[in-house]
Amino acid sequence: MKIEDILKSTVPMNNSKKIIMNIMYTQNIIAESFNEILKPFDISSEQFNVLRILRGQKGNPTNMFVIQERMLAKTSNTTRLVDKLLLKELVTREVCPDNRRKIEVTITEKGLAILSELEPKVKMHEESFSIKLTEKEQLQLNELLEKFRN
Amino acid sequence: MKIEDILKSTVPMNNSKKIIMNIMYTQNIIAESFNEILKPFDISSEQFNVLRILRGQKGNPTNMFVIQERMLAKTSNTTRLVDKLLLKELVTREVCPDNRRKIEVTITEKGLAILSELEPKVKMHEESFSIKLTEKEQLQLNELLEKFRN
DNA sequence: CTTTATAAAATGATTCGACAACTACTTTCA
DNA sequence: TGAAAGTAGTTGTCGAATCATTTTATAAAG
Repeated sequence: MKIEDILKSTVPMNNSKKIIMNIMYTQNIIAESFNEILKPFDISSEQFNVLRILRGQKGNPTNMFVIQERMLAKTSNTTRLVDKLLLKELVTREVCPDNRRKIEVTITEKGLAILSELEPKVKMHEESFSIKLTEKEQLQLNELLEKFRN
Repeated sequence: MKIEDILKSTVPMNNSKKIIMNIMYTQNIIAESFNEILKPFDISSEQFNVLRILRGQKGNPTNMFVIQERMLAKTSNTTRLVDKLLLKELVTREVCPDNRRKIEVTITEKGLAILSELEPKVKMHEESFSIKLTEKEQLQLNELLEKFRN
């Protein structure tokens, strides 16, 4: 369905606006279906994102700043996301002995287990979209988005 | 900058994940810069969206359901957005005489004035992104996004 | 008619994003 | 060595999204 029909726009949109709307709307669709996957696991997509980052650190404790800079939403509130994960025992939090301003966050076994269980579902989710494009189109879309943004 | 570098990913991403991340991140960039434009006008992008929809109705009163179905985020809470706009006197709200369950929302002169003032800025914002693409690439990007989504 | 079902919108609770103000700790360097 | 500047993280406030529940109004059924 075309973006103009989805938004039932009463006036025609030019390409510039159409692209913006298409990106905003598509992001919404992706996020919504991803949340459906996460719902049974009782974590939000942002919490999932933090867990994913922690696992990427290969078990090394990770401080808040590093988590922050790897997140999609650069201004999201890492402290409170980690709070939530702590309550669910998916991460641990300790003051860094070398620099007491820093906080070391580590993913727990329980956290890793959730990620493992989610992994195939996440993969399927990602591929359920990209399967509609050929390999070439996938590359093209990535390139166009990067060019558009920069 | 490539999405993998932005997220400082420790593991290489496949195309499927890259597209998802690219869309999520690009949406974020667009939204952030758009908020900068709106900030001096003291309205949020969602409130702006509601005003834009109301103007599209050519001054006809519009009920909540119609606003809802034209919004990007289909599950956003229209009641409370309209509340905020009411406080700023950018819209009026009245019970529909034909069906008292329905609420008729209309944009005010003040609301229209804000939209007029914003219009050129919004246009510039939209074009500041799309200018990086050729006409052909713009069409392509829209097509790929629609194909990806559907 | 009165009960029941459905529809439209409002409300409450929780989570997150954005942003500013604040606290605690470390570094610098006079 | 000790005050100033800088760094890491926390907390408070507000707007919005999400979801469930509730309220009010209309329509349908018996």
